[in-house]
Amino acid sequence: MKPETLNFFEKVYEVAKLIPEGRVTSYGAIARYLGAVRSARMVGYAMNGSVGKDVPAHRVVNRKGLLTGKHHFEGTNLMQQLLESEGIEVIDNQIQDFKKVFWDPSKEL
DNA sequence: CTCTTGACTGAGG
DNA sequence: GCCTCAGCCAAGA
Repeated sequence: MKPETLNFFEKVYEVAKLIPEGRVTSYGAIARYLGAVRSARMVGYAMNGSVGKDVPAHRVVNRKGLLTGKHHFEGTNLMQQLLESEGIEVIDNQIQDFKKVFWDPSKEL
């Protein structure tokens, strides 16, 4: 595929798929890694097509560690269930010990 | 081409 | 530390 094919969306998917299990990251972190700090919203927007792309969107939350995107999942607690399955403690849409499980691609990668 | 919307973030009170 | 306002960027109508 040509470079142009690697759109913002595609890059987001690639990074998202690199998120280690039991870890989470923020839209801003991914955006910054892609060199688009001001496009954090686009990251989430891109996740709309994450379904069917093998992208663990449930590991991507906003900077507060809040599951803001859970409404885009099927159930109301599916996202939380997935995270807890990976050893991430989530209470009321809020990731516990967010700083500990936070994974910054621009630093870890 | 213009306007609206959005899974965000940072700054200010 | 919480709430509110404004900015930025891309896609869809």
